[in-house]
Amino acid sequence: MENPTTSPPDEKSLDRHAFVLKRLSNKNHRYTTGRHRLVDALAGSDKPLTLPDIVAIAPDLAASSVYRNLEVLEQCGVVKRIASGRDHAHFELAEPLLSHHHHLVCTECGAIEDVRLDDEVEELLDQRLNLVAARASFKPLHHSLDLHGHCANCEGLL
Amino acid sequence: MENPTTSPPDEKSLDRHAFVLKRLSNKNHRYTTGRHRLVDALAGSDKPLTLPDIVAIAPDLAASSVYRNLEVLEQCGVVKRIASGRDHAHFELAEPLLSHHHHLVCTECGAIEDVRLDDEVEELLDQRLNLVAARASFKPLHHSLDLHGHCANCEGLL
DNA sequence: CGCAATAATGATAATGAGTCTCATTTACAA
DNA sequence: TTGTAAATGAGACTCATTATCATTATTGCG
Repeated sequence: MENPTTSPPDEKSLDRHAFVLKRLSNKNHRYTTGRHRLVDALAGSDKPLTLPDIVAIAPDLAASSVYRNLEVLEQCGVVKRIASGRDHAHFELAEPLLSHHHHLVCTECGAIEDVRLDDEVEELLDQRLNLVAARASFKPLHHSLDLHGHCANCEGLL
Repeated sequence: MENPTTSPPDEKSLDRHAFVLKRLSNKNHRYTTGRHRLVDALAGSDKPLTLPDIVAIAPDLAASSVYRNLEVLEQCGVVKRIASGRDHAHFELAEPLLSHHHHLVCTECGAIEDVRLDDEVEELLDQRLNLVAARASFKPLHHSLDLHGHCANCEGLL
């Protein structure tokens, strides 16, 4: 597999670029090459990445800058942070850039995989969540649903 | 309100006590007074607690012991850890001791509140999650569903 | 009961993911 | 360009959580 961070830009990556630029500009932030590389790294993976994952993919990015930019991009709604509790947090592109999905989280090795549910289930879920939120005077922004268990690899080793 | 950690034991707390004792004994652990106090502190709250919350409720518990015991109780399936990502993790009693529920998580102040959904929705959810898990050769243990947004207090201040 | 053997405690040191600092570099706007 | 404000990167720093270890408590057994 070719390194996705250096592939020629296709239509999707141009859209992504434009979207991120807009979100950053809204808050007077610049879309620098470092941030572009970070977004590309996240976009080039089919699962959320940790900081070590990211610097492994793009070794010339400074860890401190990556952390700072993940923070900035999170504020702008471009990146979503997934706190594993143990060790490193995972990061992925946020909803408009990645279609709505959930995670299979391995409680043994910490690996995270993406999964999608039927729209029908998602709608029902949102409906009910909005209901309980309203009851608690809570303003809902988004939901996160994770299935915890053992991935195929760890289950085999147990 | 009286301090719930020193209330006379009712039927529920006796059940809880017995359950925790069994879970600990299974792994050759002892149900010491410190652990009892910790379980009582968690049981006495209607929302997940952080370490500072716990030592505020039971000031004579040593922080290092509380952390160690939370770990032990988590291993025994008595306590569940909720990683907020930022600052302190939250802890609550695990499923058999607390009925299945989900969380409203305030993205501003980090406060966590418990909510429950209809059994109907939960069943549908489990059904679909089991399906996608099977497709990924993933062995499901439990799901977690959080609604992120602004709590009434923070929304008022914004 | 009393005596090992083993687990738990708690004060403190160590760890390490993530954040902050600041001097330097880069990007944008006029 | 050129001035101004934001971004960078190396390293210092924070602070929630873990590990250490000498001491104390608990349990099983004779």
